[in-house]
Amino acid sequence: MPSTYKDIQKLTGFSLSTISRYFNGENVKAPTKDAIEKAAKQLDFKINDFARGLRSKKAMTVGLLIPSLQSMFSATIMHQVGKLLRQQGYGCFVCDSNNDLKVEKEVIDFFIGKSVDGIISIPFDPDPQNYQSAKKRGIPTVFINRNLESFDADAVIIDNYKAGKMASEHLLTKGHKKTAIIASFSRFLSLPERLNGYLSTYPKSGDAFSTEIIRKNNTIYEGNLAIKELFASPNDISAIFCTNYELTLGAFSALRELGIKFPEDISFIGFDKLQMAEVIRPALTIVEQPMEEIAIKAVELLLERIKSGESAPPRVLELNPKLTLGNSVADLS
Amino acid sequence: MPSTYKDIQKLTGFSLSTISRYFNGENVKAPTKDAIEKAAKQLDFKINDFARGLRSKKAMTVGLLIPSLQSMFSATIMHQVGKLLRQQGYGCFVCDSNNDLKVEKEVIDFFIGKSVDGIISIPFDPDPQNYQSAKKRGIPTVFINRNLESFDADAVIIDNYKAGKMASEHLLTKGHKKTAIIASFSRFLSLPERLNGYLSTYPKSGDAFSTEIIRKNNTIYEGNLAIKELFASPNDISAIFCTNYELTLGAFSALRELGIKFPEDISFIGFDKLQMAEVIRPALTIVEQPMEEIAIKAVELLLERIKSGESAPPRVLELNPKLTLGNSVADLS
DNA sequence: CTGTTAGCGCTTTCAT
DNA sequence: ATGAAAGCGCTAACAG
Repeated sequence: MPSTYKDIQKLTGFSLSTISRYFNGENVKAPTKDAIEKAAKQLDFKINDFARGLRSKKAMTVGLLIPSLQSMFSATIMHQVGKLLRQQGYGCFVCDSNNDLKVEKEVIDFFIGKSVDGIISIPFDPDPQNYQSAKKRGIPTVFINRNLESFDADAVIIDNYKAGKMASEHLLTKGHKKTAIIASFSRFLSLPERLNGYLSTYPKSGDAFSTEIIRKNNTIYEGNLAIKELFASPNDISAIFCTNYELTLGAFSALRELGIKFPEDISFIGFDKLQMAEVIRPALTIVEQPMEEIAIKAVELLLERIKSGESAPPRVLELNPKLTLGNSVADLS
Repeated sequence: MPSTYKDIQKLTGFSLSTISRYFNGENVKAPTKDAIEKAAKQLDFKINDFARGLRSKKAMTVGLLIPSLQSMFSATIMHQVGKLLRQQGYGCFVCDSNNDLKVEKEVIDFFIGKSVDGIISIPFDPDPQNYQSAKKRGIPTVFINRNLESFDADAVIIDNYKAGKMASEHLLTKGHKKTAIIASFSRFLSLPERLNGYLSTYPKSGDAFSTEIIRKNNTIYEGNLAIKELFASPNDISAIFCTNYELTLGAFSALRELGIKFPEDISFIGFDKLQMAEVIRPALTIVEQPMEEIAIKAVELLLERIKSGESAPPRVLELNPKLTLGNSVADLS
């Protein structure tokens, strides 16, 4: 039988409202505070979120929507976000849309039905429509990796142009002239932006140039095929850059299967850290997203928004990717 | 402003208790039912889980604890469990312990604090202690992949002995005599059981035998090292079996790195489907756990337990692994 | 099968 | 800075 304010009242003599105030961080005299704290500890008191939610509409719960649980990026974000929220006393409903527009909408409605205090979403759907109904009910959303236009909301994104440029500048420094970039059409802007960043160093023609290999989807399968097609006929490319995790994994796997060695046969820059990164020899040079920081900022933005209400204008935080050096790029300079 | 029973009452004239009964699946006359349904639809009524939870102690929320978000197994279980619970109106708090005993305890306490109706856990800690306090408060737990001894709780496990035996019998059928098995010490019984199942076909010595490669941990790193050490000196082994996902991934990666081809140079049976399975050529032969079924059964057991109370004796469901044929095993027969 | 009534544990005016 | 009292929306006796 869990203890309640009444039990604390019996032990301390203070009224329910004073006790309530203490637990809501309002001003209470020092001795009062000490007495309540002592009683709470003694009783192993844990506030009843249902009663609190019923009265104050604060659920102490957040919904996290991710497109797929298979991706490293999502997994890392989920781990961090869940941990940070838990430390602040917030429960975290996690749902994945499985890259399905309809499910994404269902999940958002589900979160609304569960009266979450806020939503963190790595959206799959470029249409902010689904989030409109959350907004109407005063439930704030923070987007990760996507700044939905025409929808005022907080967001944490990375500078994808810079991510592409980092890879290309590194390759140029190492003396590579003829390179290839593997990207894909994408419902998201991030991949085209990475492509553009890369092309700013390696235009399609000229002294130092790149071959664009644009696939239909950003999947392991397409990354794999890209390499196989590239090496089906002779080429004089000295380096390859992949623009996301799945393409990197697929491409890497194809290189291994074909027995193409890096950096001897080809130089290679991947995107994000593969799960098996620690055992890959030589280590891959990669462009990495600061996943932990993304998660931290997203949680910060959301909790501030929850506490402050809808007032402040939306904030879009753009974080920097970083280049992690391995030994998969040959020095031709 | 969300609607309440009172609004439905105004539209239908029925009492709050009748309306409550309808929403709790109790018997109500057909016309009553229709009237309430119509009013509910019209009002876009959504039951208030806080009020319900406050009165009835039903939170419509379940806690899912997994050891790590990096594992495919956990990811698949999470996806399925989350989906099934959502379809039944249950929210699902997901937390990972990051393979840390202390965090596992924290998470369980957190779930208890959040008054979840039940817990599904892929436990890391072999000590059921942490779950005792949940039990005391009437919160049932369903374990996945582990039947904690001396702790009465429902569980869904697979027949790990059979999993090992499947691999070995397949290899024997294909004419393999000298094989190796990569396993690890483990806080869980599952890996030793897989080992024993395998050894029932290939004892340590005799006409058909196996070399045991027992690593300290069941990690990608150790799987990788196992292969590298095995091939550091000449051997006459014709087939290798790995006993879990991480060991398989590490071993596979090492084979690729060393340029050892299957099934020509060595035959290989993995455990569970790798994320990049679709692009691996030739396809790997693997022993697979029926992840979807495990998730379905776990949710079934938990919801039944939640609805029926603590009464019934615990049920342990043992599911069968299956052998998925690829082309990574040579036919020597 | 349906209605009446009394709270669940907390927050929130309104006082003091 | 603290107290008294009302009530959030629902469920669970109890009564009929």
